[in-house]
Amino acid sequence: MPITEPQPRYQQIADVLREAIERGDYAPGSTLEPELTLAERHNVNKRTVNMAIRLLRADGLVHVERGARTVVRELPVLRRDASARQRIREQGQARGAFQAELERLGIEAHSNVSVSEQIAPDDVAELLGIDPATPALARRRHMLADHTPVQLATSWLPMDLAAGTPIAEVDTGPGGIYSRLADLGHGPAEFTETIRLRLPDPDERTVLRMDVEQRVYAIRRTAADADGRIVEVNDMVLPAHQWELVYTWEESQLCVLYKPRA
Amino acid sequence: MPITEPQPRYQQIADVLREAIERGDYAPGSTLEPELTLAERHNVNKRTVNMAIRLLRADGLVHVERGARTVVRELPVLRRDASARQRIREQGQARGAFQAELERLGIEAHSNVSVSEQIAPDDVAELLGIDPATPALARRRHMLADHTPVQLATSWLPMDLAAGTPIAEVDTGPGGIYSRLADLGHGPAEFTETIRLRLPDPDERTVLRMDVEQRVYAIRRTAADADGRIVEVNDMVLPAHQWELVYTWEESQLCVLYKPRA
DNA sequence: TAGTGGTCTAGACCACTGC
DNA sequence: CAGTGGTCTAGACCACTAA
Repeated sequence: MPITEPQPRYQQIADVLREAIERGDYAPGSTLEPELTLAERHNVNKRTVNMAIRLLRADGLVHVERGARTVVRELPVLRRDASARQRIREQGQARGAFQAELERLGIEAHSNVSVSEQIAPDDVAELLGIDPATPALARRRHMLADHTPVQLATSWLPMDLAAGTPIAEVDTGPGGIYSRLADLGHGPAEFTETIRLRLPDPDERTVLRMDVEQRVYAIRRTAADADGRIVEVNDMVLPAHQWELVYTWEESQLCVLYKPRA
Repeated sequence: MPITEPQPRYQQIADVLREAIERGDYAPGSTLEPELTLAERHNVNKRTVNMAIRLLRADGLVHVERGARTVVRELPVLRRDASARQRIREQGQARGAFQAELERLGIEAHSNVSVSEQIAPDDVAELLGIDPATPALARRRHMLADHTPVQLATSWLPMDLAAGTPIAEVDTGPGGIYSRLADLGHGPAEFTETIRLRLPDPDERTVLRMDVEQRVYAIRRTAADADGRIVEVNDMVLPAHQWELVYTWEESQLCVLYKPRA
């Protein structure tokens, strides 16, 4: 009969620290004791404590700056609500969902946009139905919460739609690019988002200031117009430990299926 | 001017192994060389190789069985499509979305359901609007792909709806619990899913056979009827490295907002 | 029983921070 | 400059697998 084997020391120590942090024993923004101190307290080698803290870093619970101490996370977990309702509400107020979410938490939000014509990645070109060698419009956005970068997004649109319209400007006017696409008779009618968890690439890791153990949500949204043509591909990159994702939808279409049995 | 510093050895080795696996140099199901062999090849200590492989485990790229060798992942990444369209299609075929997805990949699917009356967690009781001390109906489901456990789900429903109906049986009849809720005049009209990434709890870690470094998607779905009453709370737990998540929705509601400017 | 991965130590050196 | 975390080695012992 297998007895429950004890966990390794470094996992036990990680659990102790995790609970202490979640209990509030370490205030957000404060530092842990030095690894050597923790090692003496638990009667283990410094290396073992280092392994424990490595687990906490994976969850974004702490953050280390080389040379300085290990700091307890300050930023709360952010919520991204992709639901139509949310977006209607926000657009009615002429501000982005991102701004609104951070206001809710009382955090300062910044974001900056840059627009350029670039060769799109092959898979994006294929989705947009354009020649892979022809430039497309790339709208890149960096989003900061309280001076911490928390999201990157690149929105790709075909030049034959975007050229000469406000879509190719930094300021797209009221309602954003979706309203401008509607102006052109290509208002989005269906969205699909695909979520994967992956390693950040080296650039992303630098910009988002992430650890080796941490992962990002790679969310790809495609927007199709009423004819089913994909008019936008938006690739978003979010540090996974910093976000929770929400989707809401109505199922009126299903009423026929859910009808009572005779 | 900061020069790009070289990565640590264990990260370099992890990258080499990751690329080799993704290139197919190691077939799915085959084993890596022993750590000691890899250590000699790269002129590092065995410990350093162990650190590298630890990074691969986090992504589910390899799997170790103590005493045996390190095995390359066999199971492909599974797709979970929560969209209405997907579910309509599947329900028309009287089989679950999970079965359909695995059929698509040519993998054998199993799942088993157990039904019981239990005290629900406080947050679930609150969502369902029931007394926290009163038992609710819990429908627990384990899903296996090719004998590997890949998902756990617990569906909570209030007893005043479920008692004495097929909802409280293992076999809920055609269309599943949503059709039975419709029979009762409480067909679901709106769904919300919230996705978080977290540590598996000890039970989940055992059942899902997960490593310390690995994380699960915790997806909570709430289903509300036409009156806005939440009639089901479904807590799903999926090893994050094993799944990609898809959401699709239509934006007909937004036409008014996207209308062309005069 | 031999091979393998998991964990741990003691000690070392580095790069970086902040005084 | 001292303090701190990051990495690495050499060596050890353990638990487990498979022959």
